[in-house]
Amino acid sequence: MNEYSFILWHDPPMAAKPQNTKRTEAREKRRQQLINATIKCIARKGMGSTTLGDVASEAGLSQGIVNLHFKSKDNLLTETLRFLADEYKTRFNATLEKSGPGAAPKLRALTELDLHRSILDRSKLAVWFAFWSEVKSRPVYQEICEQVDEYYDNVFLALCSQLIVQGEYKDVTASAISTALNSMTNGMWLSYLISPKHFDRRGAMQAIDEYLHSIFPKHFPL
Amino acid sequence: MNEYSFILWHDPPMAAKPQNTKRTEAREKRRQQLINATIKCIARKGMGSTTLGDVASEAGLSQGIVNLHFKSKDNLLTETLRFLADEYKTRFNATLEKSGPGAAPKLRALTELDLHRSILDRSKLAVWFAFWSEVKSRPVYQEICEQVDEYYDNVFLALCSQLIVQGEYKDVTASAISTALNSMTNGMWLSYLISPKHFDRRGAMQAIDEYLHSIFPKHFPL
Amino acid sequence: MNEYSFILWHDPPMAAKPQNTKRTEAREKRRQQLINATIKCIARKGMGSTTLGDVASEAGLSQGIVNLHFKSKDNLLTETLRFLADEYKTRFNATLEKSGPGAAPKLRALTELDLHRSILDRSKLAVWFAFWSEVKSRPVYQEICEQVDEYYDNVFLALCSQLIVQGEYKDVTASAISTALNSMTNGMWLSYLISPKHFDRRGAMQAIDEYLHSIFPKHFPL
Amino acid sequence: MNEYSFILWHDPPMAAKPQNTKRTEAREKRRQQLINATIKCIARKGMGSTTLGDVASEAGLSQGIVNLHFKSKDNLLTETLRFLADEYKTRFNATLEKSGPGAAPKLRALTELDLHRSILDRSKLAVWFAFWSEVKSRPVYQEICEQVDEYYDNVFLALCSQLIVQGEYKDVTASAISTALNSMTNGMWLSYLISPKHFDRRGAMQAIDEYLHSIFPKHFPL
DNA sequence: AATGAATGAGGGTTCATTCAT
DNA sequence: CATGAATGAACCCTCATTCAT
Repeated sequence: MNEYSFILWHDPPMAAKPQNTKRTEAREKRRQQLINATIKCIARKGMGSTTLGDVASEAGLSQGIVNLHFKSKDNLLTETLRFLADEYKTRFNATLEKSGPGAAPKLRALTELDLHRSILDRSKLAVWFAFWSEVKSRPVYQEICEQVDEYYDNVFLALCSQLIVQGEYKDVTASAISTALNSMTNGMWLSYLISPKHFDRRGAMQAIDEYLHSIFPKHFPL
Repeated sequence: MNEYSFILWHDPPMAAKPQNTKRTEAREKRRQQLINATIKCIARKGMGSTTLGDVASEAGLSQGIVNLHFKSKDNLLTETLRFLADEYKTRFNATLEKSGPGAAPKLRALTELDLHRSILDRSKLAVWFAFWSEVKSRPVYQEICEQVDEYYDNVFLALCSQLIVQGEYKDVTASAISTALNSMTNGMWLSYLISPKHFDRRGAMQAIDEYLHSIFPKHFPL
Repeated sequence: MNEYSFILWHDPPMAAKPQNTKRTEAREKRRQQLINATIKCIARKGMGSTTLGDVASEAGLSQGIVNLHFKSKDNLLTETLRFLADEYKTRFNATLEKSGPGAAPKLRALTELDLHRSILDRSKLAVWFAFWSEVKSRPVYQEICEQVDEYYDNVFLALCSQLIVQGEYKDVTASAISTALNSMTNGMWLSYLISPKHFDRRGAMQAIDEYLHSIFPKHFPL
Repeated sequence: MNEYSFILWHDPPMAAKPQNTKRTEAREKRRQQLINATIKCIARKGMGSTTLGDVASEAGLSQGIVNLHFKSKDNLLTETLRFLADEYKTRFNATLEKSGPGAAPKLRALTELDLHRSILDRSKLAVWFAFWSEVKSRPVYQEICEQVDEYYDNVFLALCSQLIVQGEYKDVTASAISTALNSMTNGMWLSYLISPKHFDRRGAMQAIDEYLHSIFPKHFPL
């Protein structure tokens, strides 16, 4: 918990957890195993070409296993997206808490996170893009993605606002900057996905740093 | 043709064109009709759920029509991507030629293009994202997408370089800026795709303008 | 058409038939071919064990053929029942028209029909019983079966009423007699289905004749 | 035991009963519980759509339970049919014993039994019809059903013969009458199954009474 | 004895593709 | 060129059955 945690999602209080912890744990492990397999498959073959058979054999299990644990393919995909969103959210929050103190280091740490090897991972990006591409046709996907985006924006907005006040910056607006930063990192994901060879992680970070410097010169000196 | 056309693709010289122009025209019209139908279908249902039957009936034609004109579904998709790429390239070049004179107005016109209603179209974006998501699993897609990206980057790089020289800007690098700009617009597409309601076209343009101003204050005064 | 045709179903006037008669005919032929195959399969393997694969190969066609012509297995079954009902209705009406004149010969001809080899056919009976057994769980089946039953009852009721008036019979009621006759023939189908070896068609007919004689002695002398 | 018990089945002498009566009783209770669940399920969903899962959850037990107690689904179904047959046989014999004295009251009591609420029960009828429909494809079912039928016929034959002798009836044959009676009640089951709303239990009983009166006027006066 | 996770064969269904018309 | 009936492979999913707990 930190000074920005007021923005954090408040997950609904867990319903009374099922008792048989061992069984429940095993179930959860299987589900995670299958979600991981799903991610790998989508990354390797594309979403449309990923079959439940692929997922099952990637997980080293049998045909019917997915339907046993997720009821349907649709549900598996939704849960996979939900996992990705949660995972990102967790990393994001952890970074937010650990970095600092102060808005500037936090801002930089968060942008840096988006270019971190664990995020800038071509397999996961492929999966994200697959879900994004179906946001228009699947309301559930949209809802999940929108939530992540909104949360991201809100945190960035708060951080930028703070910097503007502190630095008495003129001619800049917090919303424009957070939009710019959010877009920039997202766009870099695309660049990396499309041409990983050509992509330059350091160059990307530099672009962001230059931008931050040009906007908030007092907080981000060269 | 203009001063930057040296960067343009040089399409391979056409193979000897088929003579019967009427026939060829009719064929071409059908193909285009089917590609348009494909785009609509992917936007509406997602790539994985788009069937040749959907495409055919969207086009008001019969079952077998796609295989007749495109041989296979794979080929249809590839051609659809190629069409999108060409279309974008054409708009891009037209904008590049018409705007100006001078690098600054060109730069701004190009970024503006990416937020133009005809580009920032949710249906088309959905299709683009669908293809991007399969870039990793389909080399053909990658090649096409990479080419567009590379071309875009090169033009921006040239324009930025020119501005830096002209304005004698310090502490900025052309490549970082063009990376930033490219990423920013791409990222905005994602924002728009995910939450069109929440997206603010004017705010986005403002973010870009503020960025351009902060980097190239002489060329982009407030 | 005859004096009882007022009871007959009046099928709704056909909607304007599709023009391409050849195509339509071919389609209709295929559908019939598949329905026949369905009946054979249900008779041979039971309804629950009949797969679309069975039906297709019984018809000498390919896997997907049933879904092509009937959309779903459910629909195939419903249409099969509808066919059986229509077929029975047609035979029933033809017998009603051809026999006579007079109510007594008609009555006998109709009961005889129910014991005719073409009706008392174990395969078809098995299918009928299969549908009957699902009447409770499938409203569509019930509706179709009920309609046949009701029509049958009405005709028998009319015929019996006429005989009672003509013969001035006392102590009998038309509805009880038609119920009895209808039940008797239906029950005989069951006997035949269960033990075809033990079943005696002539004995069955004799049982009916004795019944008719005992009720309507003037019309059905020994 | 009564004067007709010579016709009764003679069940094969029990194999040495398992000793641990408590265990055996518990087992038997479970089996019965599952058979009851099976009947409910078949009645509700049809035989083809009844799964072992349905049966288990109807019985409030776990997945694997049926295979534990019945080895296989096939076996469960066969045992269910056997139960129904035994149940009917028991009721039949009880009625036969309790009614009377004399053939006429017995005859009437037995026909009345077939229209009794406990027999004329739509759920059970649905199950019976389901088994009957598979008699042709499953020899075991046939054997069981045939045995019931045969037994029924034999008793009725004996009763009718006795009445004919007693009443010195002419122009009637015992076999024809018992066939007629058996068929009639069976047929009424069908009527009831198909259109329970339209079915008139009293009318049905009246039809039988009129028939008995017309055949055996001395024994069944109005 | 009872559970329920796991299996895997097989079902209904979809759909890219072919081809006679 | 265009159609749409037909194919058959492959998909998702169900479910009887097994088995470790």
